[in-house]
Amino acid sequence: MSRRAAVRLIDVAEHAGVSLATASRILSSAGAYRGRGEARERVLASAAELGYEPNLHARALAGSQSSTIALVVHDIRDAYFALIAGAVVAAAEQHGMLVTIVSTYRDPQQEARYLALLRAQRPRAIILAGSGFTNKSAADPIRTELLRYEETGGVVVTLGRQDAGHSIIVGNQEGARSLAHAMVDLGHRDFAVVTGPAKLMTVRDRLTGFRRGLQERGIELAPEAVIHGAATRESGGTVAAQLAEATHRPTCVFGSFDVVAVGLVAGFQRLGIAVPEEISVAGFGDVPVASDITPRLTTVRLPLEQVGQQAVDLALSPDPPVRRSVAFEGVVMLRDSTAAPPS
Amino acid sequence: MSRRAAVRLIDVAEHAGVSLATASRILSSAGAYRGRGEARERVLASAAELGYEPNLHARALAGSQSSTIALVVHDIRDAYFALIAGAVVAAAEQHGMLVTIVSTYRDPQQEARYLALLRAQRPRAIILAGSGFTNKSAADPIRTELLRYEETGGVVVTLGRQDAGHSIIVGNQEGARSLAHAMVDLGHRDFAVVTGPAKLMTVRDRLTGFRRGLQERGIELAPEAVIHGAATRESGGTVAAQLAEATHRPTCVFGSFDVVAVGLVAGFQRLGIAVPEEISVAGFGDVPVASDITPRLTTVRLPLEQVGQQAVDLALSPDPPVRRSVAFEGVVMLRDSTAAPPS
DNA sequence: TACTGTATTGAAAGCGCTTTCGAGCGCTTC
DNA sequence: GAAGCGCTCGAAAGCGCTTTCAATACAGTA
Repeated sequence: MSRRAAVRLIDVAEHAGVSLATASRILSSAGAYRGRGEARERVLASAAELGYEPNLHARALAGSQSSTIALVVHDIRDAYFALIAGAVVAAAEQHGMLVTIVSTYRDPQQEARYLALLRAQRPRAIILAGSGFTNKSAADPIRTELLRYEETGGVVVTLGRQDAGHSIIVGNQEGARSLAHAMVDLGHRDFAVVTGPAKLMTVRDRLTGFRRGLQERGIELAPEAVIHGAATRESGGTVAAQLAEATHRPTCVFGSFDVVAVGLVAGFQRLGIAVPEEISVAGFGDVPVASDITPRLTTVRLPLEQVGQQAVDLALSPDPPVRRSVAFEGVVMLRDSTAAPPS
Repeated sequence: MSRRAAVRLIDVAEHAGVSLATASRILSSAGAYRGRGEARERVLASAAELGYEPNLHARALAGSQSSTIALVVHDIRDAYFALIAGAVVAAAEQHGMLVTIVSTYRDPQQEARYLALLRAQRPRAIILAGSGFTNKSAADPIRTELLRYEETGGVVVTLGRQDAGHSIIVGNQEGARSLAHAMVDLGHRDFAVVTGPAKLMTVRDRLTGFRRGLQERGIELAPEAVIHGAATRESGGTVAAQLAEATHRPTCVFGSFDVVAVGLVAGFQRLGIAVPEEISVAGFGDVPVASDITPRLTTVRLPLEQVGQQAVDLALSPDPPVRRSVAFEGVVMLRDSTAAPPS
C-alpha cells in the first residue's frame, strides 16, 4: 500500500490551470455558474482523471451544509424499521445524501445519548422513527435534545410523536380502527388485544384505534382483555397458552405487532386450537413474515415506503417556516388467519 | 425557533478561562493529558453547562480521523443484512462511532457509485457486506474503488470476497457442506438445489459447499438439479410447482436462502405435498422467519452477531500491516422441515 | 469609440477543530 | 545553586473546502 494522499480540490485546480475558487464553483455546481466553457471542461476532465472526490467534512465545515441525514430507529433488525430504513436510504440517495443509522434498542437513555452523538455529526436532518416514549413532561430528555437541535438550524422529522419538528402519522391509530371494523363485520364480538409496553406511542395508538373502532360498532373492550407484554414472538406464544386455558376465550385476538400475532398463531396451533376455525388472529404491520406463515396473517399494512420517502422530503424541504404534519393510512389485509367466529 | 448558533469549542474555552488548545486537549482526552486538575474541572463543567457537542466535521478535518464507519449492504430490508447491520451498529457504538449505511439493491453500477460517494465522507473504514459480484477481471470497478480507498489510508473489510482489505469468511461454504452431510445422514440421496443468481459470491459459495459436502459422501449433484432463480419467496413457490410436476422428484430440496426455502415449503404445501413427510426442505441463514413458519425450517445459522462485531474490530484495528482474514462457521439447525426420505 | 452592465475569475478570509512548537513551571539530582 | 527532567499550557499553523470581495473580461448599447 503506497499510502498516497487523497487528491484535493487544489490539485484539480492546478492540474486544470485555474484557481481554487473556480474549481470549487464548477465542481460544486453552485447555482447558475456555467464557466466560460473551456475552463469548465478542463476542470471536469482533471477531476475525472485524478479521481477527485470532494471531502465532505471540509465541505460541511465551510459551507455549513452537511450531506448526511440521521435516522434513529428502535431496532434496525426489526423488519418494520428495516423497511423504513430501506425507504429512507433510497430516498436520500436520490438527493445524493448519506444516511447514518442508529439503533436505540428501546432504551430511552440510549436514545437521548445517541441524539447527542448525532448532533455532533451536524446532520442536515434527524428522522426519529423509533421514538415514542410517551413522556409528556417538559423534561423529556429526548424532546430537549430535539429542540436544541432544531434551535441550531437542524430539521427534525418524527414518526408517531408530534412534540417536535415535522411529524408523520403512520396510520397506527386509524389502521387499527379499520381493523376493528373489519373484525366486527366478520361477526366477532369478543376480543382480546395483546400488545407491547404501554409506554410506546405505537402501542398506545394501535390500542386506542382498535378500541375506538370497536366502540363505533357498540362494543366495549374490557380492561382485562388487554394484555401488555413484550413485542416479541415468544410473548405471543405465552399469551396464547394463557388464553387457551382461560375460562372465557375470545373469538378474535389482535396482536398489535405482527411478530406477536405470529407467536399467537403458532401457540394456538401447538395447543391444537385451529386458526381461524376456532379462533381468529390478526396482526399489525404486514411485515414479510405475515404472508410467510400458514395461515397467512390478516394484518394492517402501513405504507412504509411512502413514509420513508415523505420523511426524507420533509427532512430536505427548504427552511421550514412551520412544522408540517403528514398523515398516512394503513390498509387492512384480510387474509387467512381470520374468519367468522365459530357458531 | 430562535436559530441560535451551535456552541463551539472556543466558547467553552473562554467560559472556562483557558485557551482553545487546552480545552481541546481536555475534551478530546488525547492520550495521557490530565490537566492540572482545576483546569480540567472547569472545562468539563463549562462544556456541560453550555451543552457543547464537538463538530465532527471539524474534528475529522483537523485530525484526519473520521468517526464514521460505512456499511454497504445489498438490501437493508433483507433480514440477513438487517441482522449484520444491527451488530455493526451496536459494535460501532461502543467505540463512539456512527455508521453510515447504503443499500445497493444488488446493482453493481450502484455499488461502485456508492463507494465513490462514501469515499467522499472519508469514513474510517468501509465494511462491504453485500458485495460479491464475482468479477475476477482486474477491471472490476468495485475492486478499483476499494483499492483506491485503501491507498489513501482507509480500511476495508469485506464479507465474502477476498480481493481487498481484511476479509471475513462468514461460513457460507462450510455451512452448506455441513448441511449436505446432515441431509445425507438423514438418508437422502437425491437432491435439488434452488438458489440465486450465479454471479453472487454467496450463491456460489453455498452451492460449492453443498456440492462438496455431497461429494464427500459419494453423491454427485447433477447440473440439472441446480436451479438458479431470484433469491425470493416467489421464486421458491415457482420452483416448488415445477418440482412437483417433474417426472423425477428429489427427496430433499436445498433452498440456499431461507426465503426461498420458505417459498418452497409454502408451494409444496399448497400442492398437497407434505413437508417433511413427502419431501424435505432446508434453507440457509436462519433468518427469523425460519422458525416462524410451520414446519420450522431446517437451516444453517450464521453467527451474524459475531461477524458484525468482528467486522468492526477489524475496521478499527490500528494501522494494519497485513490484511487479515477471519473465518466463522455456520451451524446446522435441524428442525421440522426435514426428515428421513419416504421409503 | 467610449460606456455600461453582466459573467467569470482569483485572492483571501474563514468554518471549528487538532496539533506542533516552544515557553513556563515545579521537581529532583549532582 | 545550576542543570535536567516531565509536566501543563498558549500561540499559531493548518486540515480542504465555500464564499465574500474586488478585479477583470466580455458583451451590448449609444
